Amino acid sequence: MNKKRRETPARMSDIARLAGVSASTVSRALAGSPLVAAAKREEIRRLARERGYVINSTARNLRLQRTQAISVAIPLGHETSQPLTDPFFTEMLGHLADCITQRGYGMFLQKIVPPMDDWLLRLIGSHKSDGIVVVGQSTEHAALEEAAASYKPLVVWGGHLPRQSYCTVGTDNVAGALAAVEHLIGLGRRRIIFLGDPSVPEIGLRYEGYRLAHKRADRVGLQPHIVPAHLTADTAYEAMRAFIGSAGSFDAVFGASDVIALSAVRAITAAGMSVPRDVAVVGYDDIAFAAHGNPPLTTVRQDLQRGAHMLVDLLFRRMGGEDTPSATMPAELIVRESSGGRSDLPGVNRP
Amino acid sequence: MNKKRRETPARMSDIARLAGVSASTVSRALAGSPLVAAAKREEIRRLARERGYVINSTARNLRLQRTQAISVAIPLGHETSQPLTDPFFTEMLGHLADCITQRGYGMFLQKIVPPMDDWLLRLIGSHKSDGIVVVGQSTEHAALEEAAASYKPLVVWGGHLPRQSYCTVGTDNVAGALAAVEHLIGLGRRRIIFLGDPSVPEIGLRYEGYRLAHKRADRVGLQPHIVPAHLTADTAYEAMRAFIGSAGSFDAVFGASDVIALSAVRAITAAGMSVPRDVAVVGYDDIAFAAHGNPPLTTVRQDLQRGAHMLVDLLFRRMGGEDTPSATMPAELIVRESSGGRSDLPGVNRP
DNA sequence: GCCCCATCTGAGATCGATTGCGATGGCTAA
DNA sequence: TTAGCCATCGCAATCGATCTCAGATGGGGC
Repeated sequence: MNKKRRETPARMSDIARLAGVSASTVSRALAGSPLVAAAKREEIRRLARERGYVINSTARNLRLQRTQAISVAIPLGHETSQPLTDPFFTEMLGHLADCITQRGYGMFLQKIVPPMDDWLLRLIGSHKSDGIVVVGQSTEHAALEEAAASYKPLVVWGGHLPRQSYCTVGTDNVAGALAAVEHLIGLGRRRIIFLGDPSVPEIGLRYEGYRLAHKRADRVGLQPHIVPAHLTADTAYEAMRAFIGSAGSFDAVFGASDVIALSAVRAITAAGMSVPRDVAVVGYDDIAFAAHGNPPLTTVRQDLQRGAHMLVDLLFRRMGGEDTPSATMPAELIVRESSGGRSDLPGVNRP
Repeated sequence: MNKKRRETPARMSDIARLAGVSASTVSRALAGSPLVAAAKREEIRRLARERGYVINSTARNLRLQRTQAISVAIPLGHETSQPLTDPFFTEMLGHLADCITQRGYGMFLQKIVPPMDDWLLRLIGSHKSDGIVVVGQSTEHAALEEAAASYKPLVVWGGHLPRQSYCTVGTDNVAGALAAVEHLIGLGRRRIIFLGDPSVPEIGLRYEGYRLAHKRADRVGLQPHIVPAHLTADTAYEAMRAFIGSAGSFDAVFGASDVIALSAVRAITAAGMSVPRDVAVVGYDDIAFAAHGNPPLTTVRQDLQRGAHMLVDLLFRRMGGEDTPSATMPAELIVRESSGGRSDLPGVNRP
């Protein structure tokens, strides 16, 4: 192997010189254009392959006014800590990477942390990508609304709010939470804590489902109570611990996410109580973790693989000029041991 | 708010016309160059901000011959299935995203699936990024060697092989595996299965540690045995199930990764045996899962956060022209219940 | 009043690939 | 022989920002 490697990366004009043609012809040959004679086309392609020539995608993108890449942005406005380690996000990321790669696009990952002054408009304006997937609304509903007014190829994973103009994909948060809380009520639980921060749209909708369940099962002794908690494991644990310490009485916890619910389980166990005997716990997401926890977590399943597919499908249709509506997927209650319920008849089985 | 938005995105020359100056001046003003008068500079910046102008990064990158982006490539040559959902990868990805974002760079995610004909040289040649992080060597040792010969800004997470010319970061796989297997031997286990595919460099090194432990504890009745298994949960489960079915006798399993080990636990439990009573299981990675499994998994911890930091640090030094050596981090045995060992004295405590 | 220098600004080349349009050459048909 | 046509190919403009170099402007010193 004695290929001579150039120090400076080869350009198309270099290949052209070697082949004794112009850059135009090389460009056409590599693109498989019928405008260049078949024999010459193969000759040029062979030469390019031998020399290890690869088209410079920056130049190509500038000329073609596209990037062949999708931005995936993760706003973390609600988080107090920086690292991107939430299993929900990483699972979603993996699925998105699959879908996007499969379509021959690159995936540009953007973590958005405070301060977040018009990050979205900047991202759009920079022309780094041909479309944007935002994972989670976080605190950015207003920014999304503003951007969506003039930028079409944008899809968002999250809750669907009334009078919202951007395109979302997500599960039916209200129905999912409703099922979860009715499940707890059906098991005889009377004082169910909502653990989470309803100012985040998705969580707000789950809180709505929580209240709806309480309203429907309007009995004496049913006392809704919210304990604010951010989405990270540590802050949720701390919030739960503090609440237990404040001598609040309760017999169930509905965590706004699995990470929150699992943290609650830890805090409850650490306080000497038992899950589900003393306190039943239900989460939301069904991250891979949930099934393997101790005890396995009852939760509301969001099919992230399907969600990622829908997001990417809608995005590409939008990139093609179509104007797609939002999509809501059904949320499914998965009953496991942490709620103490039987797994076959969610929400209906009374002891 | 009645900003008039242009349909076609603003260019620098548009701002220039509005400000009554040339594009050169706008460029300098936005770059904060002292060459342009302070008053005019601020005027131009204000105008640009009002109009929501953002520099087109494709054009800028072409001119500056850089991309302000890092490629993160994940070769999945050893995988039979496509999806990128392995917790090890997603955890690593999250940490890499943190480090890279923090330096003001974008992260370009590349999933590499078979057929993988010179993907690395193509990636390098395309000039999509200023540097490349490859997560896991998979089956691509040769490709990495070839590329590293002429391309410097490349770092690899994985095992450090003898006479290897590319720069790796990873834990001491041999020592880690050695500690894990000596731990099992110390607990009285005599027939320890190695579950994994040693043709992947990292796994090969772990197998080496496995054999070394057997050699050191050279007693009658110690029988090493390898059961090939790929890195996915399903294939590992299947391999373990098949082995159990073939009536092989064993009292311990060393899984080449946590995903493999957890699958082994599932297979063993499904076959009516108990972990750790009948079979002790140890994994490798200490993914977040491991601690919360049932039973919690004894494993060899790799500090991925630190690993990601080192990868990115070395990469940037290489991008700066430095020629950095590989780095090996210590691997730490974390004793939990799946091996039935006590957690304080790893590898020494005999019953 | 003149010249020089410091300070600022703009024209134009450049990064590397794509593509409309015109040019070239060979060949057929009148 | 010449017009006409088709198959190929190259010139040059273009995408949008950056930066060199040269030119413009104005103020101050003599």
